[in-house]
Amino acid sequence: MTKVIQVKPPRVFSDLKPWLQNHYQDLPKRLQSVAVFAMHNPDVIALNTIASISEQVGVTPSTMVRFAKSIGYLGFSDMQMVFQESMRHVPQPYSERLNSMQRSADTEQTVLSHFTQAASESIARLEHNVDASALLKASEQLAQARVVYIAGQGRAEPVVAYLHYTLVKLGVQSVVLSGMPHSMADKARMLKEDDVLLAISFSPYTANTRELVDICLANNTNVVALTDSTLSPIARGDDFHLEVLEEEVSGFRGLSATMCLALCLAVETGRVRAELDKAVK
Amino acid sequence: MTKVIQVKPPRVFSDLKPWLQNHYQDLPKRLQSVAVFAMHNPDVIALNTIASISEQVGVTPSTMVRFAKSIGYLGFSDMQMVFQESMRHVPQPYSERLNSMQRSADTEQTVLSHFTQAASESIARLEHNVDASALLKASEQLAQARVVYIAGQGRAEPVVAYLHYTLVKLGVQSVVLSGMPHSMADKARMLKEDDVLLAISFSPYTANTRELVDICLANNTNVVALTDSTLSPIARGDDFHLEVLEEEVSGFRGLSATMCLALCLAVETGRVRAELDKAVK
DNA sequence: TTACATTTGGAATATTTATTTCAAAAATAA
DNA sequence: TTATTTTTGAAATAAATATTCCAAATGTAA
Repeated sequence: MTKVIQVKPPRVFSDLKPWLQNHYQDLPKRLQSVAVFAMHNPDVIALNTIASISEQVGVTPSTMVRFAKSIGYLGFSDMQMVFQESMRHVPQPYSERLNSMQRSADTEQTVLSHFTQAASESIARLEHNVDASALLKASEQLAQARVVYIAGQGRAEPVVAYLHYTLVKLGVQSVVLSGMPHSMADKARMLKEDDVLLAISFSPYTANTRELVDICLANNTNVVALTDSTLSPIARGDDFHLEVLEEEVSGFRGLSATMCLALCLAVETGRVRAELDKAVK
Repeated sequence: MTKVIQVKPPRVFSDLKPWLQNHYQDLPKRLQSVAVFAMHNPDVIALNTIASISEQVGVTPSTMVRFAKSIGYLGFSDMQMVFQESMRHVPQPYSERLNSMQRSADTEQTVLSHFTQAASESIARLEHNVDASALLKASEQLAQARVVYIAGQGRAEPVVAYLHYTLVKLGVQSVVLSGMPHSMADKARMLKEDDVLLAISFSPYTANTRELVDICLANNTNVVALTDSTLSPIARGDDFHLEVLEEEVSGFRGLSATMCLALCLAVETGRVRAELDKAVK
């Protein structure tokens, strides 16, 4: 029993965090699990019983007590107080979030808060504006595709990467077109009748993506577009397009709302695909 | 014993508040005291024991139990849960997550709203939790670098792409390491003394990125890490790391908050760089 | 006033919850 | 490999916490 004996355990949560960072590597496996869980879910530690927490972490109650003691606390209850204290006055009861948002508008803001606020607004607008049936139709198109080809450049590239990653994880075959060193015409030729082009493009619209969409539409290949404006050159009457507009902060546009929509689109596609598969059987 | 028997007590705090307003007049004197106290100090009700609370209110423990029962709860503990739920950062208790997801599966609008809500939560938490000085230090590191090398795989790849895109636009020379078909050791060799590695990694942490960080730290190359936990293997005492945690929706984690932080980091880097350039002149 | 109902506090009880103990398992060193 | 230390889980124990019960106090209607 050569425990990591700490004479003076961190009495406030903000001190506990760095303490765990420094000692994490030296902790036994189970104690590491607890540490990770505690840092990710401080509210659970604060509000639940040792039995309920240990079950969520996947360890025994004894381990929870050991964890607390290894830091230097008298026991689990002693440590729990620190977690409870950390959430005493901090949390805004959900309804008051908006108020605090507006209140903070006049006071001086950090750079980060500018961006978080812009992101929140963009997401709120996305939720409000998005056409549910358009989302469903787009998902259906993608779900029916043999292969989904994804294209997008510049600021859209992270979105392409994310959609590719998520779709593949969901078992939807997809290929990133942007990275390939072919001409647009060559790329378009890769798309067969039952494939779908998923094009992402934001202002200023790159000619490449636009060209690709044009060729595909001319070939009667289905196109699903994700863009920042229905007036965008890649959004047309005869395709399926989704719109998301990011709030601008001193010339910079984020991708928070866009990523949210992208995830939603991918998950919906996965769900529709799963339904189709079931129907076939 | 003609108690105010309520068959269906308010299950959420926001419903309890108006309930008490309506029934306040009909309550006995002591129960009124409890009601006033509870509305003014919900956090105390949520976090303390019945003995401690009743002492603060100036009543006996029995009165607390009676109060809870008069509203319709099974007992004090039952009522306490409602108060606890109101101060959780994560809105739903684990067990109810699946239900809510299945419920939402019928209408498309709510699928999106689940994701937007998760995104908003994540961004709110980011704003609240991020260490401003850590952000500044990380930006300074990146600003001083001759070249910023960016690494990250899987879910981190979109973040890599976005940081690369934004940094380049801001005039900060940066190179994406992930795409290169070199060994980690070879990649690490590319980094000179005055370069910085910007590593992005989320659970489950890929061995590659971790290895790269290890080599760089061994070579005394500065590392700035962006991760979902300060306990992640790529976060260490001797580097500069930023933390962002995305809320999960039925197994899917978005990137909304992460993208927000990435943009913020890039912009800050650009700003610091501009200041440095000015100082040189 | 008396008779009755309601409210309240205090103590006994039941229940829940944390802690300790100890033996088995796993890891480490020789 | 074996010996030794460390880590872990399960059960027993201790502590705490909530709840119930009952008698006293307070209020109310005749």
